[in-house]
Amino acid sequence: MKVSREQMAENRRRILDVASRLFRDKGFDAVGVAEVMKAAGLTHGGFYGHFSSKDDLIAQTLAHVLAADSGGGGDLRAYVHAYLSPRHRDNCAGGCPTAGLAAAVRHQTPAARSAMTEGLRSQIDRAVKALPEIDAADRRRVAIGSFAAMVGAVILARAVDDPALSDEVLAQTRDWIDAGISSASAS
Amino acid sequence: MKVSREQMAENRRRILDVASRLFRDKGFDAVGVAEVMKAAGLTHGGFYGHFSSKDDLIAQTLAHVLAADSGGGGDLRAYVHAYLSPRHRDNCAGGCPTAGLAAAVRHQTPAARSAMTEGLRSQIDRAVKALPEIDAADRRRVAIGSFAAMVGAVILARAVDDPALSDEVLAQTRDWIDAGISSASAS
DNA sequence: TGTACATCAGTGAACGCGCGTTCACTGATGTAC
DNA sequence: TGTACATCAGTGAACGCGCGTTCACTGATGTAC
Repeated sequence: MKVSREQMAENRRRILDVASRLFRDKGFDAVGVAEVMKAAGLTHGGFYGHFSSKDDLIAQTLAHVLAADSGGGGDLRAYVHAYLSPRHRDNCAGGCPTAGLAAAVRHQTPAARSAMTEGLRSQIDRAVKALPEIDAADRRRVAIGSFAAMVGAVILARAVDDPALSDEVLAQTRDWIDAGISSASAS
Repeated sequence: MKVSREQMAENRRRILDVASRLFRDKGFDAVGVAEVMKAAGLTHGGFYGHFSSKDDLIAQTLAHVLAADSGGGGDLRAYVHAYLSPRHRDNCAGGCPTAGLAAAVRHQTPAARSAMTEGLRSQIDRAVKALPEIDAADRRRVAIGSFAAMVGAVILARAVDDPALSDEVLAQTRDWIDAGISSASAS
C-alpha cells in the first residue's frame, strides 16, 4: 500500500543505512537485494521504486555513507589510534567504509567509483586540515601516507586469521604513523 | 580422454596460474569455474578432478600465488618504488596478490584465510631481512608500517577514477615511506 | 618387446539453486470538487 | 470541512539467467602377462 512522502523518504534512508552496514560487513556480492529490503523492514518488490538496479543501490550507498563519514575533525593522533584499534578492526559493519569497501569498488560501476573518489578526496582534505602544526608543503604527504597505512593495516588485520599477527599489524602500523607524524612536526 | 601424469600435473599448475591472474584481475566472485578452465585450455567438467569445490580452488590458488610471490629480496627502497608505480597499479592480474586479494579474503573460507596469513607472515619476514641497516628493535615496525602503506595506497589508487588523484596517492605514499625509512635508519 | 585390458583425466550435457528483475494487484495517500 | 477518486508505494508470486556441481561417456595411459 501507498505510504506518505515522508514515510517513503525515511524508508529510502533506512534502505541506504542498512545496505551500507550489510555491504561493509559481507561485501557487495554476498548481500542480495531481498536481504537489504528485509533488513529495512520491507519486501523486495518495492526495491525498484527507490533504485533502478542493484548497481544503482551500490553507488548511492557509497555516496550516502562516504558523505556521512565524519572522520573525526579533532585530534589526528587520537583518530589514528581509534582507527587502528582491535575494536575498529572487529567492527566492519559500523567501521570506515573506505577500509571495508575500497578494494571492492574497483569492480563496480563508474558511478560507484566516482562516489569513492569524492569520499577519498574529502577524507584527505579533512586529514590535511587536522595537521596545522606541520609545514603546508608536507601536509598532503603526511595525510595521504598515514591514511594509506591505516586502510592497508585494517585490511590486512581483517584478512589474517592469527589474532596475534593481526594485533601486531595494527600496533606496529600505529607506531609507524606516530613516528612519521612526529618527525614531520619536528622538521 | 586420459592424459599422462605429468600432463595432469602441468594442467593443474596451469589452472592455478590462470586462476590467480583472473582472481587478481576480476575478483573471486566475478570469475567462474568454467572461465578458469577455459582459460587453462580445458572444459569445466574436469574441474572436480583437480579440486573439490570453487572454494578449494580459491584456497589453493592463494597458497600457490603467495608462495611464488618473490617480493624482491634486494633493495627495499627500489621494491617500494616499483610497488607504488602506476605500472603496478595498472597491472592487477600480474601484480601483488596481497594488494589484489587481501580485502576479499575476509569473506572466504578458513583455508583461504590461513593461506593469506602465511603469505603475509613471509612477506613481513622478507621485508625485515631487507632492512639490515635499521636497529633490530625497529625492523618489524618499519616492515609492517611500510607494507601496510603500500597495500593501502595501491588499493586506494585502484579504487579511484581520477588519474591525478590516483597518481598522487602513489607518489605521496612513496615519499612518506622513504621518509619513514630514512628517519628509522638515522636513529 | 608386444598385446590385452583396467584405469581414469577430460568431455559436454544436464540439473538445481539463488538472485536480480518484472508485474498484476492492493490499499493508503492526497488532491479536486 | 467533507467526499469521490486518481495516484502510486509497497506486496509477493513468478521469470529467467548464470553458475556451481554432477554424471554417463570417451579414449589415451600405463600395467600385467
